[in-house]
Amino acid sequence: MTNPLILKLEQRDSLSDAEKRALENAIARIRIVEADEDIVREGDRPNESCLLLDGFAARYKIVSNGRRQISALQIAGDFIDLHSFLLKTMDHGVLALTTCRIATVPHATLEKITAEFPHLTRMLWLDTLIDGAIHREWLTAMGRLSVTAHMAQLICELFLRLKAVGRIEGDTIYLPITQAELGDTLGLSTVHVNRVLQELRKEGMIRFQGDALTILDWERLKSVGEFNHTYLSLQNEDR
Amino acid sequence: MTNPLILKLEQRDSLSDAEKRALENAIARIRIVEADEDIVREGDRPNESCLLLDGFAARYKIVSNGRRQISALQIAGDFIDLHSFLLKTMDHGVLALTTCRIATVPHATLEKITAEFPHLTRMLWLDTLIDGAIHREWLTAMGRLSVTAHMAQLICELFLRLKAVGRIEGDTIYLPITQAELGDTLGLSTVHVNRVLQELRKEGMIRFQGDALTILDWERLKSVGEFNHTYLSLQNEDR
DNA sequence: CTAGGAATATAACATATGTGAGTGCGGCCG
DNA sequence: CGGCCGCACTCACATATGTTATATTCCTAG
Repeated sequence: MTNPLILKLEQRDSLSDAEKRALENAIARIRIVEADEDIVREGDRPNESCLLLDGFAARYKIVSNGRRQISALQIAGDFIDLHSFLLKTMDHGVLALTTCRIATVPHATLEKITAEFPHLTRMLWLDTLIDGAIHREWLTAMGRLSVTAHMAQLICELFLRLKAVGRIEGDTIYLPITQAELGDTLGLSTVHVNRVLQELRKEGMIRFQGDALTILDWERLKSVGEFNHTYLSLQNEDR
Repeated sequence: MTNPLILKLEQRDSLSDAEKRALENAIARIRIVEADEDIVREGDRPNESCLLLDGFAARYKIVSNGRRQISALQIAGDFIDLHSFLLKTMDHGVLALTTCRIATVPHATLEKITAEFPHLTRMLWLDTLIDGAIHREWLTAMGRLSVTAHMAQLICELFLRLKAVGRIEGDTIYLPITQAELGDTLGLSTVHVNRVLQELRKEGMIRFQGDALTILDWERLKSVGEFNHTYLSLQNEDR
């Protein structure tokens, strides 16, 4: 199966064969990380970056009273800690939410790519810029949207991102995330997460049983969540 | 006076003379934008990026009920919308909080830099990665810290960032931002911003009169805000 | 097939934060 | 110089959200 990163990048701009080969060849090894284990820890200074091939992971920080905030949800095709290539020290940890299959890319290889493949470099840079755009969207939702809207928006986002890497089945996505984890993502208590999910269900927007989340009313969900997909940069353009 | 971007980047890694010249030559023109005017608007597709030479600006989004969220505060040396080089469409607006002096860099020039100056490219990429790291820190503070801690952290961050571009006077920074704008930054009402500032003042951590914010007790402020400067990447390293 | 643990669901109550209204101060414009 | 306007500040009150506790359902290990 094709590398989900390539799948994802090619929706933003086309890649030459040489660029695709360079990406494939950049992979040094494949790691498996079990659910609930750390993929990278805050404070680490990795010399390789992790590309998530399969599974779900979360970037997170722990604050002093032990509470946790998830700042990103990572899916197949996400370059989980590409930023450690230049930031050097991890400012957060990354946790496997499910069993994760990971390709590692040495920073030395990434450096070579920046020297030899300017366009591919821009595409990798773009990938991290989209991370930033998602962060801004989350900040806005967290600060100024109702909790219901925030949840709706998150669901819309995950649906489109999973779709972009071919991980949907009709209107259903497989979302192996607990309500406690959703709470850490939205900055809420689990009790409140539960209340909000009930509401979206009662209103007929979603079905969410076990790990299967089905979108029942996309238009409504989009409108409740004030969702505008621009920030995901899913347009094909010369970059 | 030297370009504050160069000043800032050189704290992270040294730049060659050729790289500095390339950056200086990249500037196409200087613009002045008055306070309360937009520098770029959401939805714009700029063909140049804006480097803030002087003044304060804010990235923001407006949501449906008219409320506003500020997702970044920009100071001298910040490449306000460098991301538009690759994202193409602005997912947010940028507002001048004070009169701003701005250098514009055409995207075509940036593209040339990525082709000819791999290391400089990495440094510009790094600058956007730090933006992302700041976003993650804000998300964590917003989701899981007390409002007081969040405010304290923001003040610590601004102090260090302003220091990095030589914009402090002893323990004082010039911070021309209203309580309403602080509210839009922290996701709070102005009333609550006021309450929190009172508290930090009463506890003797800061003085904030007019636009002058003085740090009276850095250690305490740092500890209350759970501030760890790692995410600002102020270390000099090979990148 | 059962027992135990994890995750969801629900309730009663506490509290942080928002809302709306109003005061007072200072700076700027006419 | 005087009046106005924006901003800081305060209060009383409403409400969204957290907390603690318990019941219920669902998985999975054995």
